[in-house]
Amino acid sequence: METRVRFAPSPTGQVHIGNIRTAIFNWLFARHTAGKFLLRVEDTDLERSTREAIDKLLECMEWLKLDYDEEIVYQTSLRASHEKAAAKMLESGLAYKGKPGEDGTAPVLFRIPFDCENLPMIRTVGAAEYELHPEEPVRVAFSGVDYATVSRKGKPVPAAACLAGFKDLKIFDAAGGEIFDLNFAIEDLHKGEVFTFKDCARITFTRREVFFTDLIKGELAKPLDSMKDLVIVRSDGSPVFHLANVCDDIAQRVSHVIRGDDHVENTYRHVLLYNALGAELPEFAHMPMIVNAAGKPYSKRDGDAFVGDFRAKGFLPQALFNYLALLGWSPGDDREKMSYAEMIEAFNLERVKSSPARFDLHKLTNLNGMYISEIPAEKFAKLAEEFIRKYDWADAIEPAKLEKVAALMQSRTKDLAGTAGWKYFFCSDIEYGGKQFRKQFKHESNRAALQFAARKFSELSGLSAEDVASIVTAAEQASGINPGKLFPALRLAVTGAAGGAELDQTLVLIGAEECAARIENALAAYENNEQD
RNA sequence: GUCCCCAUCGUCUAGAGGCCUAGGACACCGGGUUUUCAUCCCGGCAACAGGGGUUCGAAUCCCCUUGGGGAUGCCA
Repeated sequence: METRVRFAPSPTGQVHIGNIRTAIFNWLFARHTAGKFLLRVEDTDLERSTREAIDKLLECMEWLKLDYDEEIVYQTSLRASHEKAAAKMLESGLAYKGKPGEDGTAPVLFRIPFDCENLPMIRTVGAAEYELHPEEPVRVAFSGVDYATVSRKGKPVPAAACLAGFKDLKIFDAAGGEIFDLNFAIEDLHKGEVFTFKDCARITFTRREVFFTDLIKGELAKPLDSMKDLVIVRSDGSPVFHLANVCDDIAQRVSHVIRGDDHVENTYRHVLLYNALGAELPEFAHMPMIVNAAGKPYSKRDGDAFVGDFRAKGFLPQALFNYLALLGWSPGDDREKMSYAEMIEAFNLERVKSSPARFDLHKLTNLNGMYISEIPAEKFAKLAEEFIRKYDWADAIEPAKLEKVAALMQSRTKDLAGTAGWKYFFCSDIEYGGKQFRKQFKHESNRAALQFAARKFSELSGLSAEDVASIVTAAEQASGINPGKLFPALRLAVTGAAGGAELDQTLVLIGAEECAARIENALAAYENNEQD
């Protein structure tokens, strides 16, 4: 059977790396299995969903080369089918109307079926019992059981769960006398009767649980007595996420639901919904969450977790894709830098980890540097130019020179935002100062050597790497400086930076006349600072 | 509180009972190349959360504890 997976984001803001990583895993799985990767925009939250967010989402996916199959499905357009499903469930008794609110409208609740014994996703665990708090009443109704257990400190701990969680329920008083037996009250309960008991000491029941096998986490189970019937249609008539999501997955014939860990709890209820809707269960795979550098879930404060931000900071889509794919998954060998084709070939859900992964900017940056280093030179120059166009000194760039600068800087560029530091190649307004500057300029011999070099530069019209070497050597000898010691000072004088590319080539690109002028400026700046 | 899930170097991970003296990558530290900077090369530091079992043998299986996360919405 063809695998069909979907990415189902809600367009309520920026695209988060956690979201896009879900898309990446779905996409890799679809491509690996030669199946379909569907995009469903869950835009039912009308107040928060915006066209702008949808566009941004599409842009991110395109940037990362996450191509989808078939038409985009907008969930709002499917609302009628959700309503129909709810109506049908209501009619067949699988759902019921909840308690009306003040305005008289009532939500529709999906009822976890009481007679679920033979359902494939339900199994009996065994006898269970709770000590009850004597002061709190027990309430048994069609919609569920309300009770209160006793905390360690003797206080009541209120609890409520669906009726299906309490098969063979019996309630006992302090003397041990049985005061209620559910098996004799089912019919009354169906008629709407509600039983309330005081002075209860203990309940016993047969525990049953929902279970399913997760492709990543293995078998997962949850007792029914810890679950409640869930609202599937709000009082205002709008279907909730759970219903819409399951209906659409059925309608789109989704074979594998691959989503974040935070949906595990939902899945226990969703498998029951699938059953109620008469549909086959898909496979489920819950992938671990991505947490921030502090190990905490991303919050609004971690503003740097949006895909768009990484793009703006000069990360390459291949690098971000590759890095994100490696968060929670590995090919099983030592490969890390992998092409899309390699990842598709190697990807499988069995190798996805089940523990959360921390986002490490260092590693992403390193990976990005590797990708940058292998871009063809002309293409790199173009990419760099796109970035520089955004800076306020964009007017200063000369295409031919930029190409040379790019070639010189490519091997040491880890992200394209680093092009901001290329300004000194094009603009002469260097800011002098800082610890390094003072350290280098405080030696009179250094200043003398620089003065010497400035004069030599000014005498030249063209400049070659050899010229630079001979000027440096001559200046060092003239001032009695050890070979190589002038380089840091000279670099600071001409570029204002402590680091950079090979100095001779850097100076050649800047030009002899400009070098001479900048050295003079640097020396003047130092003198001025000294007088202050 | 209750329920569900998770746990290997600082980080991402390899590890399916003996191939583990626990491997790789990033980060960090040191060295080499470079008359300067970076790339690059070589080396180093560094982990099975704790405690019980099971077994001839446990990072791997079971239990408990601890720690972390999620759920507990008429959000998605």
